[in-house]
Amino acid sequence: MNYGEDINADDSIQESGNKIVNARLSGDVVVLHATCSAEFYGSAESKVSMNKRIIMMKPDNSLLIHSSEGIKPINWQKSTSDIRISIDNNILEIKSIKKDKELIIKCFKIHKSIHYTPPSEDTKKLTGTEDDMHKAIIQNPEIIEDGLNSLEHEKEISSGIIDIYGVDTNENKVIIEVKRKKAQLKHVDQLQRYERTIKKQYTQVRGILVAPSISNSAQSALKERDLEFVQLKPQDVI
Amino acid sequence: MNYGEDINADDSIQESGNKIVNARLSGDVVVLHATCSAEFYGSAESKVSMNKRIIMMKPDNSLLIHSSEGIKPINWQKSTSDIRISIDNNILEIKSIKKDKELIIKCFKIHKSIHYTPPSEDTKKLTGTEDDMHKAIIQNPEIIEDGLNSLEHEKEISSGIIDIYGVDTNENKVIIEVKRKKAQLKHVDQLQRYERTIKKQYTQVRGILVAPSISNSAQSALKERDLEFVQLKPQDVI
DNA sequence: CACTCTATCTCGGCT
DNA sequence: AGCCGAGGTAGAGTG
Repeated sequence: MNYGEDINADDSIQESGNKIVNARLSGDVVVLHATCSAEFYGSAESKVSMNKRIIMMKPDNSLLIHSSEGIKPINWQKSTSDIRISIDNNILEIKSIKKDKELIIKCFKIHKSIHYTPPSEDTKKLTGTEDDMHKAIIQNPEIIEDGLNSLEHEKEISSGIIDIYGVDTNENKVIIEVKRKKAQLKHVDQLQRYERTIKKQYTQVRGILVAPSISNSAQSALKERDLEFVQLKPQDVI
Repeated sequence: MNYGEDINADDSIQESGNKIVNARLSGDVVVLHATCSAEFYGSAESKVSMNKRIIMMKPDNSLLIHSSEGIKPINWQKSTSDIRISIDNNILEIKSIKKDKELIIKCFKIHKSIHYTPPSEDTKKLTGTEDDMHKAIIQNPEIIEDGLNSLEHEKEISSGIIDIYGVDTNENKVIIEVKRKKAQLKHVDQLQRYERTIKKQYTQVRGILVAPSISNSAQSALKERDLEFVQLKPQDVI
């Protein structure tokens, strides 16, 4: 890798532009420290005025502008068909157009850059997800309740997808909605929506919300709507 | 700004570490191109193995690791009390611990860095949000329906916050839930949750979902639950 | 702190 | 492409 091709503060806008275009043609990740402004036009519109920021262009054409605060980029564009780079009036323009979404960055100065050939693959292992809880319940349904059987995972119905669906010892249909964090009102809504659909076919239906904890208002809503709660912490089953 | 203080490929891990610590002490944004692995321990756990990535450390102590694909960082930590940098066995460790969330990055090589003093402020103007739609409706309620009045914005009730609440010409209480994108099933749930609460006090209650469009299943659910839909596109009112 | 809700959410999965 | 739902969601706002 030739780090000499990176941009330094002495480079003109024209030289900077050439280096960026070359790096992107090589399939490199390009990170710029630039003084830039940006405009976004899409379902919403946004403008940020001239400032020092970090611009990232990835080989999949995703594009990020980071300010000096927070996790979220101040502007971004998901991978799109093309990123166009041009120079007009000594300003370097980076344009990303995807259907009806347009992000335009105007760079007045590129202070420095990093470019590098991305590794072939970057994998991430994540555990402690809701899906891990699903699998634990299906393997050991007694952690919810003794006698649950005929369990189906991710059962699709007209009103959505039931996490776990089965039958209890009293022949009740059982709908289980699992959350890996504290359950909230909207999760009670979700469970009730599934219950409503199943009740069109069966009279004996139970809905159980499974989560490590539940908000007070969600607890009240559960009781009011005749639904149940079972406490289950992800770390206890994984 | 002294760009000579940035890290280059010749720097040892020790030199790299010193430069990073100094930059952060100065309150700079630090961007690293590094060969690193990372582990996260919190409500979930994740591991990513050794690879070339971009690490961003912001002065507010937020921390991002970007792989070469996509908008989302592969790992991150929101601003926390401290980021600790240490060197052990020729490996540079960046640790961010926030309550029960721990992100540990092991850097085997820092290829290059960018550091810069952040601008004092970075403001963003955004239009076309749901709140813009709220304001338009309150200013001109006839875009929903003639005769709406006594409008309240963001009315808090026990089951959440009603976007817009008012009364129609027939003395019905009217609950309006606004979405800036295509309305979906969960939005019908949300509206019905508010309706359920208001119906404890009043018998004549209407619920109206306002959005630029609505999914088929959400449309069915609305009809089934005796709720209404009014089409409104954010770009038509802003 | 707990709770609710929006977001240019992003992302993956499925039909 | 539409639809649904998870996410270490993040971030804002309120009580």
